[in-house]
Amino acid sequence: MELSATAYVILGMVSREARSGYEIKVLVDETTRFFWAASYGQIYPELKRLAEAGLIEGADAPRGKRKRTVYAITPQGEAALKEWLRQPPATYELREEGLLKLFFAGVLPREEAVEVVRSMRGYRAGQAEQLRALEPKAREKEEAGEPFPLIVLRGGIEFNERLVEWCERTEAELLELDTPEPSR
Amino acid sequence: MELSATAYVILGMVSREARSGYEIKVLVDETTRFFWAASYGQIYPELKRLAEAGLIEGADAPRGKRKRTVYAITPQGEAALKEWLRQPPATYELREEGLLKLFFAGVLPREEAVEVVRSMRGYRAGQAEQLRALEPKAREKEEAGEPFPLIVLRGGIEFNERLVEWCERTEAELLELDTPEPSR
DNA sequence: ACAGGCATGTAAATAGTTACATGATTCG
DNA sequence: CGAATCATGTAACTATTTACATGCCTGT
Repeated sequence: MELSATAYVILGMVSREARSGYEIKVLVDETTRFFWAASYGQIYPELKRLAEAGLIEGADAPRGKRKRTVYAITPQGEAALKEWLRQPPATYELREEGLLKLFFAGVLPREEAVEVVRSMRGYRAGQAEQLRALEPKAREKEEAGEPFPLIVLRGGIEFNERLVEWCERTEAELLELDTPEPSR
Repeated sequence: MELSATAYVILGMVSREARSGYEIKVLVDETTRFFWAASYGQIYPELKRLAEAGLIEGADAPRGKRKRTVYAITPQGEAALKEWLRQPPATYELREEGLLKLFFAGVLPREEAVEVVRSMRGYRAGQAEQLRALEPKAREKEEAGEPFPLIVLRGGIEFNERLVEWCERTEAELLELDTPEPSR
């Protein structure tokens, strides 16, 4: 049975403790989101499919009077997760509209091309900040014996910081294109 | 009229000279692919839509006896492209299965977690190499007065090289987790 | 003669987002 | 009381990939 990578996100998210669809969504937004997002429109139907396939198991777990279903991984689910983890990763996709605009920025006046890079820089700086705000939680997990979330998060922070740097250099480069060093 | 970012890829690709769908696909694969891909299934239908909307114009341009249609941008198309370029970029997506696997690698024995990072490193090293192979073409364009493709390409090379570095550091870090410095 | 590249296209499937609907509970 | 958060879900839409079909032309 073929599962999508998003199915494995869910499998991974319930592999340590049982969680509700809502909790999975919140967790995804706090952790994997910057390199693998998932929406309710994927999560809830996928939970049903995984339960039908016997890879997870739902159980009623109301909070007070509020209905709630949490899903736990089954032994088959854990086997499937591990098998997937052992396969070499296949998906590597980047969609960066800023780079796309920059690529075509030759049709714009120079000042507007610089503006594209500035937008990218602003976004990446904000992103780095948001990720840094998540560090304390990840550090707690690390102290509890789960080192990977923190490793990945730090990778994300670094990635964004490097991009900010690159944007700064590129901005400078673009400005120099207009006012070349006087060659004496 | 709302256009997808992929529509603008096409608009940009025909903005300097008239090109066929096939040529656009080849060009995309050689240039924007690493941050914005496009398949035939998108390109050909989109060419029709753009032509109907009057943003590009098709013309027969057979090569020998082989039929061929090239599309050129119209003034309205150029206006639409420029307007889009002036909007701040909105799409920033990364889907990296390797990071996803690493995030969940706590359920694997340590050696297999390292393997995930090694796969990522291998992929990124190969990617950097492929992009470096495209540099000569981009440099030609630069010499012809189009500096942006080279700027973007160099960004891509750098991005991949940094990731390779990060993978190396992370591999070392993971190995140390198992054999901690003897604290004396 | 055949392989490989040029060239155009479509159908089907999969993936993913967005927006909406519904209702309970908690906190200020 | 009202806002925010918890909680579950679906419908409609958009995007995108994959695989296939077709056929010409060029070089070996």
